[in-house]
Amino acid sequence: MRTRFAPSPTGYLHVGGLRTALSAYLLAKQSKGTFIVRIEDTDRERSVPDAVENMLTALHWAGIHPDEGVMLEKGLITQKGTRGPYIQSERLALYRHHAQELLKSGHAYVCFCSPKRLEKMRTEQEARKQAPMYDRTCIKLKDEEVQRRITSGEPHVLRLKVPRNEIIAYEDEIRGPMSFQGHTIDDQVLLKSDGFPTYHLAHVVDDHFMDISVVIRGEEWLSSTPKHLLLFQYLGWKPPRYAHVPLLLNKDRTKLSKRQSAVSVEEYVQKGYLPEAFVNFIALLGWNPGTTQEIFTLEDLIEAFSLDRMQKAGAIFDTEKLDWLQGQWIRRLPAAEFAKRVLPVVAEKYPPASRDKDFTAKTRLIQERVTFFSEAPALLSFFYEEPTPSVDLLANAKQKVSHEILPKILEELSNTLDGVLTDEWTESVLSETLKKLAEGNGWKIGQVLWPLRAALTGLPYSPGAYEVAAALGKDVTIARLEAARRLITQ
RNA sequence: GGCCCUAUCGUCUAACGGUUAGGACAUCAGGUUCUCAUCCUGAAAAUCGGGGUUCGAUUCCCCGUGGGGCUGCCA
Repeated sequence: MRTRFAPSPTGYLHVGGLRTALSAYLLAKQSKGTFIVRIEDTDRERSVPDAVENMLTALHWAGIHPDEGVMLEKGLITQKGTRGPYIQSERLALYRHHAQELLKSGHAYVCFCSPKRLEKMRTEQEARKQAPMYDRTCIKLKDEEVQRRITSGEPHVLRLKVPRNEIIAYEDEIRGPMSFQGHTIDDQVLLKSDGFPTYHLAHVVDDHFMDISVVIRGEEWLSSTPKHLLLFQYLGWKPPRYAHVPLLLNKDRTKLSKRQSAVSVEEYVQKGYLPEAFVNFIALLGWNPGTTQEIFTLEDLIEAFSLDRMQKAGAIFDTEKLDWLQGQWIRRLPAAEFAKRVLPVVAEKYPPASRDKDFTAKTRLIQERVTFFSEAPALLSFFYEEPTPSVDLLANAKQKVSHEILPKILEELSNTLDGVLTDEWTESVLSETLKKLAEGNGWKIGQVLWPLRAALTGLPYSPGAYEVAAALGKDVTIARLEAARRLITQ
């Protein structure tokens, strides 16, 4: 199977775009087929520099790698494959050739109507409560007149001649049987006066020559599909299958917009979402496996995805579940991988972290306490700078550590831990030792552990006391306990 | 206005004629834990309305209603 993602380079990769790209990618991979990226830059005014690179970068981040077409190689935009070029502005001659064919076969006609006249026509039609449609003024023009006006340089377009009495029907891969009446379909412009094709002509030509098996695109294309089917028919080509995926919506159920939500994939990259979590989330929007599985790797998705389990109605892009997924994915990362990915973030605040041989042992302690890497530096602060606990932190009413017994607890803590051999300074030994200490003095374990943890971290919450003490080592632990004792006697 | 699509908890969704309408997120209430998280248990929460068809409709059909898309020499 050959599928494609064909964005217009008008900005950044939209989350909805990622969703259709993902569907196309999954389908291709599932069938051991080919996933193609094509750039549809037929609107010169809307094209934005860097857009192609940005989109490819975002796609790459998500783990969606094209097999053919436009892709990034060593950071450079390149094209690969035998059916190129894969950028529409480089295929103009091809579109013009087939436009001519359509003209010759009588399925298209030249139109000289100016934008101004068309605008006036539409206004009048609307005033009469009619559907705005081209009135076919130019369809009556004689060949000689058409030729004369073209040679004299008069601006013109090419329009599709839609049969008024036909019903155009097809079977959508997601929506099932679909049908449209010819007389409700406008005579679409195929070739603009600047010689560029419109989307309608260009994608039909490209999907044919690139041998695309299923076109997966947003629901906004549903009502122009009959025009595309007509084009395939008139050009004598077999049309691909079409699958129109439902749109993503704002909270108020309007079409997902920049005003109301973050819509570019880049924004989610910047917010620190894991590509695994984001792809997982996007995949579950409008699709479900039919089981209770919620966590999916890209591999899982390739295995499980199918168009017939796609939803027909639009889905609100509500990122609440994304945050949960993010937490799930953070916790699922192997400890070494987690350490590798947080390191840059932590090193930015604490440069020594990058030379820390025990970095993984430390990040292991915070892995299930963070949702975003950006939270890591604060949670690891006590490893890279002296903590500054206050008396009010060390004593804690809820833990039954009063200001009165605090000195005694700290003293016992210090003496007892000093007696633990450096060789035996492990979590389990510490746990055993401290339990004994608590029992011996008739204290609850929390009465011992709270002040210890507070003295070591200076934080109201952090990883557990045993773990922190073990990670910090004996000398630092004793030193910090002593510092705490000095603090409360001041 | 016309054409087309669509409709289950707040959200994402399951149930493809027969279920106490299921799961997940979020919410709330408990529990585990030295704190915070994690984790565990539980609760509350939905078939848009009206007609049909059928022994029986969330499910099929029709009509409304709501929402969405298209209606550009944009894609």
